[in-house]
Amino acid sequence: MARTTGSHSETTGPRVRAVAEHLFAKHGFAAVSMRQIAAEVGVQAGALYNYTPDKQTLLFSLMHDHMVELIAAWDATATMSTPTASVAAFTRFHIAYHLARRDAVFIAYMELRNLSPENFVVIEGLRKAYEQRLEQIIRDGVAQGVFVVADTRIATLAIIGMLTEVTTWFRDGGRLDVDGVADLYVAMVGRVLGIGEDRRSVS
Amino acid sequence: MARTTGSHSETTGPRVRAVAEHLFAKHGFAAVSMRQIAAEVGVQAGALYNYTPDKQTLLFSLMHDHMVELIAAWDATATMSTPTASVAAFTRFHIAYHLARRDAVFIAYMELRNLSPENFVVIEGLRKAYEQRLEQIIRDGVAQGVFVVADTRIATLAIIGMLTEVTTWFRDGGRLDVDGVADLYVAMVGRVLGIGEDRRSVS
DNA sequence: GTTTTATTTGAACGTTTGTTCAGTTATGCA
DNA sequence: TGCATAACTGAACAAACGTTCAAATAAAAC
Repeated sequence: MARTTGSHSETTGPRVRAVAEHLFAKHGFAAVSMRQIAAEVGVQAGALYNYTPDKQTLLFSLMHDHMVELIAAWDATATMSTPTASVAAFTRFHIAYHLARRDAVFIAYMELRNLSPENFVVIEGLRKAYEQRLEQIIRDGVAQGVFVVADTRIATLAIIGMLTEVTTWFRDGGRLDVDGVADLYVAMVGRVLGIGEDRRSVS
Repeated sequence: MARTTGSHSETTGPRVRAVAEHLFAKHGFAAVSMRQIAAEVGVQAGALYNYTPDKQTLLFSLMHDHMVELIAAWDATATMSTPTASVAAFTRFHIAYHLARRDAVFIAYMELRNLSPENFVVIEGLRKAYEQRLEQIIRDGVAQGVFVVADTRIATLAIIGMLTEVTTWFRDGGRLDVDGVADLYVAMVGRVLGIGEDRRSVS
């Protein structure tokens, strides 16, 4: 027995990536073997090497594509607008996107240490590029006097941290749905940025 | 050759734990072998089994002890005080403790998936116990009317997320020292909790 | 309908894995 | 000083690891 009926690279390829993404997120890159991935796809381990040169490259490819798609999705969403509206849109986008693509997000945050140095640099650059989208909004808001923050960079990181943390506890069917959660976070982010604050009180 | 000169369980035991903590944090539980730990300790792999029944228990033990010590350290720090002072103290404590024990913190957040189900329940319970320390402070503040939050539980999680995120970027010798960072976060946490907010404006 | 090519199998490779244990040696106690 | 025991070695175990490749077979091209 060799080639199986109905075999196509267009179906097997994406399946390999989807299965790897799921298993890496669930058990961690190092804890998942190529044979486990192959078994879940319904194929022998050797067949995986038609779709990736090696395991490490498979991980990098998943992380890379996720980060690129994340940035592209935000850039497609972002519109010229006021800083207040932009930061609310970013908040809603970040929460919705990160909840919808939890496995990929988890991997991109957790498996950085399993990347080779040159691959790490690439992913780290993409992450910075994404953060800078938010940082620029905050900088604009401060420049226009609608945001009041002590340290733009730290505020950016704090907000990213606060938003990303949602992925660790949110469950579908819980007390709040995605929109409900996003509403609460829009309000909290607004407070961190001092929106509507009486500026005489912080002088 | 067998027993080495100067060998003591009181020295080797802690060294095994310290080395394991460091390597697990750096490369991940699954990516670190018992032989790597042993080599770093300066001992053969078999000797590790005088100090742990198996690798999985070593991981659990590290996580468990860390969580217990974290909670004990906060309970020793916390004093009867106003909610505003308490939440500031919690913020400073959390940042300082998490930065001082980065490796242990990293493991406790990242290696949950490598725990057996019964071990997972234990660690998860300890994490909840820690979070509830903050949640209770916020609840008290809301009850006393000094905090204004839309959702106490979500505010708790958002603040924990925002504080813990510091460990991912903070570097000694950077632009800000630990106290400087903590000052900024005390202010941001205060804003999230609506401290000093004009309550007529949110009615 | 035949040939070419893409896809997969299945076995094999050299390493490395967690763990066990009989044997060896330093240490602490009498 | 001698004896018991705690601490460790070094070799061994079966199992699993990532990866390679000739052979086999389905699909696509002609």
